[in-house]
Amino acid sequence: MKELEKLNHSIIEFYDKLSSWEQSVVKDKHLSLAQTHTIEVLGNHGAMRMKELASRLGITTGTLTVQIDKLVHAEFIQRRPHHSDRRSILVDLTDEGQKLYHEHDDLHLRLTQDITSNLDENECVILLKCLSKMNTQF
Amino acid sequence: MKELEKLNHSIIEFYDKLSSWEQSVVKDKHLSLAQTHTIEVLGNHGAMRMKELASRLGITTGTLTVQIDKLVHAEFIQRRPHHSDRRSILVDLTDEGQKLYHEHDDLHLRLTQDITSNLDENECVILLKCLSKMNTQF
DNA sequence: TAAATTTAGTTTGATTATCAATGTAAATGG
DNA sequence: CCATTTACATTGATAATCAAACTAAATTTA
Repeated sequence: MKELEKLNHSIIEFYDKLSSWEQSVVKDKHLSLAQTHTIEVLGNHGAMRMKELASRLGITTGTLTVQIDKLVHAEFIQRRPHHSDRRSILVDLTDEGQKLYHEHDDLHLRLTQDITSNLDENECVILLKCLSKMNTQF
Repeated sequence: MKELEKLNHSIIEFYDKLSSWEQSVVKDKHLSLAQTHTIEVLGNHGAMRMKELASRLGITTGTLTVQIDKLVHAEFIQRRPHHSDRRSILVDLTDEGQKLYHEHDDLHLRLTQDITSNLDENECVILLKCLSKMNTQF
């Protein structure tokens, strides 16, 4: 098999396993996968407009509106006016939302620690470099 | 520890971008993301029982039954009896389903080619090794 | 500047996905 | 055998999602 194909299927397998992991982590929490993902994106990128958030999540703004309504009601998210565009709304994490984000991010960190435990120093460095390059190339 | 956090967030970013890519690829096709994923799993792992497939997809067998009904009707999937357990059903791709799988897999391959275009020979080798190790460690 | 157009977000109504619970048939284990 | 478990299907209810229509603000055009 060609090297590129191996790489391709390793990436797909990695993605699938990460996806399953995320699903199992979210289970037994009272938030859905979509809601967790919303909090994750806001935690990673900071406050953003509805339009951009919907685009990042791959859903319509209509769907996002009702989802944000629930997260606002649960006090994990707050709506703030946009500084220069009164049509826009900035969606941001509350302190409670930040806390939730960090809890979730810690789980991710622990997972990363686990799955990279068999990599040596050099491999870790190269892996990070590869991921960075790939992320910019997307 | 700082390095581990960078790695963690690169992985998360990579996952997110792959997720968005998959979503955009599926858009404009008449199959849903979930259906595409089902075909992807079957293409990668071959025929399997409903129970195992549902588990891999992270859904209940009830949900899977109706999804498979549609894919059978669309002639991408066929149900076959299990050789030794008459309660079980083997779900498998039809020739048409295989074709669809390969089309989708080609898109993945092209993406992999694109995002790894800035990696040198050595980085590719190490990356593959890292992914393999991480996949077994999951 | 005034009107027309575009843009951002919300609301609405309908569709689809999903689950938990139940049902059915086959396998397994006293 | 009979009871229990397992695999899948079915059902009824709930939640997620979308497209389309709507409101208000920004931008463009004439």
